[in-house]
Amino acid sequence: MSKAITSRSEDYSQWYNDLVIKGGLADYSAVRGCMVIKPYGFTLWENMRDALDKMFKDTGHTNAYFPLFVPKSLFEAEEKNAEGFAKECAVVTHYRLKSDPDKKGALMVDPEAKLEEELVVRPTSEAIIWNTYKNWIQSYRDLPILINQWANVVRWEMRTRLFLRTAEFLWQEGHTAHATKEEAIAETRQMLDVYADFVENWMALPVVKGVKSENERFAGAEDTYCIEALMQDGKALQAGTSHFLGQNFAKAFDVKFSDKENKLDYVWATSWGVSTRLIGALVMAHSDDKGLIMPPRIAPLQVVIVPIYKGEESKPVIDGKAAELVKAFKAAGIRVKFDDNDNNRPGWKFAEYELKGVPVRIAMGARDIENGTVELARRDTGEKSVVSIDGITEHVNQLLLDIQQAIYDKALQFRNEHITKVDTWEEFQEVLKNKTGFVSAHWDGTGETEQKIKELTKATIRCIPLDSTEEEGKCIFSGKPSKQRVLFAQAY
RNA sequence: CGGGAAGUAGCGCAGGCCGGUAGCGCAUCUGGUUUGGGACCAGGGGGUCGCAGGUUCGAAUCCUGUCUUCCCGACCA
Repeated sequence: MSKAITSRSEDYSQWYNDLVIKGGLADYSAVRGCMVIKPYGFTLWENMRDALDKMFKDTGHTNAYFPLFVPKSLFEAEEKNAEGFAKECAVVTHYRLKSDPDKKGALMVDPEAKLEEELVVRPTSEAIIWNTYKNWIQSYRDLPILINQWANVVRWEMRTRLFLRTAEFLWQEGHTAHATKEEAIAETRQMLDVYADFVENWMALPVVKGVKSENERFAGAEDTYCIEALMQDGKALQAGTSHFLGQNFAKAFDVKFSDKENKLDYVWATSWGVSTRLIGALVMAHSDDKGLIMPPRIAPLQVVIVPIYKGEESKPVIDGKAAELVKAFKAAGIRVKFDDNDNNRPGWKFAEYELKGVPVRIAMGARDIENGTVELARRDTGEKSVVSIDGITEHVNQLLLDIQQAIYDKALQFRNEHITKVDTWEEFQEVLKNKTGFVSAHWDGTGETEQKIKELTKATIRCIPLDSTEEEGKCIFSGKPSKQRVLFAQAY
């Protein structure tokens, strides 16, 4: 039991850390707040990235790449955005090191190599991108511009957590330019739908689509749309955002175009992003006390085959049959591994692949060879069955689909059970304290009330759900009239 | 950035008060026996005790600084 993990009930935070580290997704590094994404974790990210990238391209977007560094003067051009990020920016001030005359073998920053203008390491790329778009846009014929970039960004966080909040992280940021407000809003909403589609159908994680309150809005945006997911400890996690930026960046960077009537107007903008934080959401939403549970569609490994040898003579027979299976699975597009490592016995391997969350395990021994069967075990339920080796690829394919659906259904049920409608302040506090999850309540629409509720309960408005219907009511806190319910929760 | 805890072999830990040159379990290597839920026997290897200073004849141990991580808080489009 050298890899025993902390149980959720014992220490939820430690459980999460154990899964990430011992499950082989990531490791700590020598740099404060920065992690190493290990091969298993990076393969997961690649699978997510590839699926998203295809969805972006299917909706007309293309990839490009902009610089890591943003000159300070550009960064500060859109004031609200700059202010919002100012406290967490890494800044490059020098461009050279030299030998330290006082210390042999050591280097020091060369004071003579100070930059004329400091470079901000991008916390997001609106500034450098809009400064570029200015040169690309003259007429309505140049619009829309639909660009996405896959990149790393840096936000100097005080308190970091693997995947959930690190100083450097990987993400994609879409930046689009449009001729009309309506078109930009449609784009914002379209990408929100793309995110919800991806997170629900690929990551098996149900989300609530909504709009952020003013307090929670992206600095520099007119409206911030979001998808919110619920973790097993009852805390919410923002899984993706899509911003309608209005003409704020166009005005800040003077990006104008001539419309069909030959009138000059500022361009309308959007930006949208999801990050490696989604991996944190995946871990916290699905996993159990035995380890990770990967949704089959993005699992780095979908099937692992564990041989169970019995005596010398069984090895070549089992290995031969396993090789056939691997070939068949690969031909069927299934990600498979045959683990014939002889250092570890079957029981050890079972535990190891459960820790890593591989959806389907196949055990194959002499008995199976004799009967023409294999033993299938599914990770999500632990259920085992003995099935015929004939038609195994079809069987496993269907099982992978079933597992994908089952873990989504499980998460959905948990989420739905944890959206609680409340109408009194007492009830509101009680639910947040004991039941946790989303609380659906009336709110008077003011930032002051939101702030007070946050101070008293640590809960924030996660979003104003897009599908909520108008309903007369009274604000849970102030008693003032309200027209619709919003979702509160404690959040990551 | 404030409060608390930790850092000794790849991993988990003991030793520290009371200073004398480092130990246990797992992992690893060799050989053998094994394999349907974390194998067993025998033998072997591996550590500038996070890093840098200081005190001392002598520092894992005492002192100072610093780095990294964890927990709580503040902060977090």
